Amino acid sequence: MKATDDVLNTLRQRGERLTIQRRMVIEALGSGAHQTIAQLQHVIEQRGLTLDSATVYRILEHLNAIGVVSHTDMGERGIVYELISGKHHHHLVCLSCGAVIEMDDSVLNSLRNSLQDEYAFLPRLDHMAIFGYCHVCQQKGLDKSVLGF
Amino acid sequence: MKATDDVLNTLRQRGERLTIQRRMVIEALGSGAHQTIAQLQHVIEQRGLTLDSATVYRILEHLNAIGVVSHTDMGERGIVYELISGKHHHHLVCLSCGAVIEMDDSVLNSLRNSLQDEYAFLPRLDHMAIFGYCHVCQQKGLDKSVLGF
DNA sequence: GTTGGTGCAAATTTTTTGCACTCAG
DNA sequence: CTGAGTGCAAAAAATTTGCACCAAC
Repeated sequence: MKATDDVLNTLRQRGERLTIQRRMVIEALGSGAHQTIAQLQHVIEQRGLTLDSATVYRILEHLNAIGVVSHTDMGERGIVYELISGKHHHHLVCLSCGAVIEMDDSVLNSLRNSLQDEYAFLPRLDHMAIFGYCHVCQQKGLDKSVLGF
Repeated sequence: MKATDDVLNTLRQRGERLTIQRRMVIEALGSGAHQTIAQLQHVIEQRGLTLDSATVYRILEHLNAIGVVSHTDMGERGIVYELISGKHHHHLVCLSCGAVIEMDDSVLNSLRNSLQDEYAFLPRLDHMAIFGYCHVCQQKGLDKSVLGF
């Protein structure tokens, strides 16, 4: 089942209304990875509909609150939203060149375990943006003082 | 050596000017952990000085860019700034009750290694806020659909 | 029908920018 | 001195809110 259908079902289960606006936001979210609010609005306009900003904010806040959408601060790129599907993936953001590298969820398993064991904390790690320096920029050795070389 | 002195030295090494404004922002940062811009301005006013918002933004952006201050989105609490000292510590933020739990840096060591080995990525993990559910809220079992119980 | 959700318009908050001026080095 | 850095004022951007109205169930 597609991630967008998952979300629609979740809303149905919760007895919430499936308005055109919500459907469009969810479809827009499904059309790409980690998009900003502006990008989502753009996608929606291309579909021939225009939603008020307030509506988009309200819908995204709500979807985030019920746990079906992640909300991640990607630094330069701003805050991005993404459907939480079965397969989580995360983002490595290069502070030097801005590159965004996809990271597999499995990398976080040991972190999950540590947090459970040591802090009794249940993380929601659908949410991650990790900042640092990509391979290329490390080699360039740019800004050595920052890199700590 | 104190973290604030570290920062001042870094600026000196870089040949930058130690203005009263920069000194005050750095001192304010040193006066507490993870503070918002508004909180920093408040601290500075209590010290008898008033800085223009634009100045505070510029200083914090600059300190972050050169890697001596971290910039973390703590969700409800907004964006917080903190001096990067020798001992990093991180934040577990409860999505249900808003509690902020300090997390030791050592928990992230295996993550650091994985990112290096698998992605050749050098993370700057002075930056972390991990969202999830604290011990208490897990027990309350609030919002089971979100927790996935 | 009812009421949850939306549009609109306005307010608020947050952040950025241009430019003249000042003060740290 | 001289230019990096600041204050000011204004603009731009981002986000929130109240309320009348509409349409999903």
